[in-house]
Amino acid sequence: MARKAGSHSEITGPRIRAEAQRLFARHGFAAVSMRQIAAAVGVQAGALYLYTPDKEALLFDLLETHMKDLLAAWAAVPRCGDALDALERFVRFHIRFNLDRAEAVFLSYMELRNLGPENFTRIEALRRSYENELEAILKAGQADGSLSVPDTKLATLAIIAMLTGVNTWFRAGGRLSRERVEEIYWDMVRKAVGA
Amino acid sequence: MARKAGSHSEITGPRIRAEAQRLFARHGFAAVSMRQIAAAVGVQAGALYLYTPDKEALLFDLLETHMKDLLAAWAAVPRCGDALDALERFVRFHIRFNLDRAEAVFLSYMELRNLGPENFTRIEALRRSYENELEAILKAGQADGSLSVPDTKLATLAIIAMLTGVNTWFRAGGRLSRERVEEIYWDMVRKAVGA
DNA sequence: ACCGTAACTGAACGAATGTTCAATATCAAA
DNA sequence: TTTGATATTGAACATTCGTTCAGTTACGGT
Repeated sequence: MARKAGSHSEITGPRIRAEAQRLFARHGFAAVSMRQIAAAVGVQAGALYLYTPDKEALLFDLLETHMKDLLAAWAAVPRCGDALDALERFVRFHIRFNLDRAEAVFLSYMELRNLGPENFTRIEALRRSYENELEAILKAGQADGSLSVPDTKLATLAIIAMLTGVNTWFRAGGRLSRERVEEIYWDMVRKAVGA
Repeated sequence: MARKAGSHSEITGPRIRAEAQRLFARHGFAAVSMRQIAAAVGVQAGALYLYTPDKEALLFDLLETHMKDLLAAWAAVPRCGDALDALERFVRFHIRFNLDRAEAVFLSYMELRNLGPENFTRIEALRRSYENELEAILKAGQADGSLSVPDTKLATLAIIAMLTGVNTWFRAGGRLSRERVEEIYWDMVRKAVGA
């Protein structure tokens, strides 16, 4: 057997990335073999190498895509109002975006160490530029007096850690709706850094 | 060659656990081989099986020891004063304890999925009982009116996520001392959940 | 109907994996 | 100094790993 009926790279490529993301998130990068990914797609292991030069590049592609999607989605959020409004938008955006992509978020926080130094640096830069978005809001809020933060950088990291933590416990259909979770976290963030 | 000069199980055992923790934290459980651990200890791979029945049990031992140490250390903290005092003690304790054991903390948050269902449940139970300690403080604070929390369980998880996040960026000898970091985080937590 | 190419197979590569075990050297106690 | 328990080696086991590639089939345009 060789080429399969109805096979197309525009279909197989995305499916490989989707299954890889699912398996990496569930079992960890190092614990998942290329053969497992191939089997989930319904293909032989050798076929994966038509879509990625090697295993690490597959992981890097997933992480980079996620981080760029994150930055693009935040850039698309309309900005108006003062710093407090911007902060509320950021809090709600972060929770919503991350809950919608739990697997990709998990990967981005857990599998960075499986990247080589160069790839690691690239992802780190993307992450830092996302953090800078929040830091800019906190700075603006301090300038106009609407926010009061003991240390801008630490508050940035503290808020992001707190918000990202939602992904570890939230389950759809649970006690609280996403809307309600946004509400509660925004309340805590506002009080934590409000003037 | 067989038994080595000066060899004792009270020395080799702890060294195996120490090297395993270091390597697991640095590269991930699945990415570290028994031979790598053995080499770090200065021993052959087969010797490890005098100290652990298998690789997963070695990981479980590290996680369980860490969680029990955490609970014991918190239990040893003298409790006096009102709920606000207790909350401050918890915040400072958590940051200090976690910074002193960065590798173990990292493992406990990242490698849970490499445990079998039974071992997983055991560690989860320990983690939940730690969360319950903070939750009890928040409840007491609401009862006596010193704290105001939109949702007790969520506030518990949010605070722990925020505090544990310190481990991802803190480096000794950096811009801020541990004492100062405690100060800053306590300020944010107090404002976030204070009445 | 034909052809070039895109998509995939299936087998193979050497290296590495977790784990077992008979053999053996060192230890502590008598 | 002998002895039995303790600690370790080093080779071996069957699997599995990431990756390569010659061969083969299906597709899309002519």
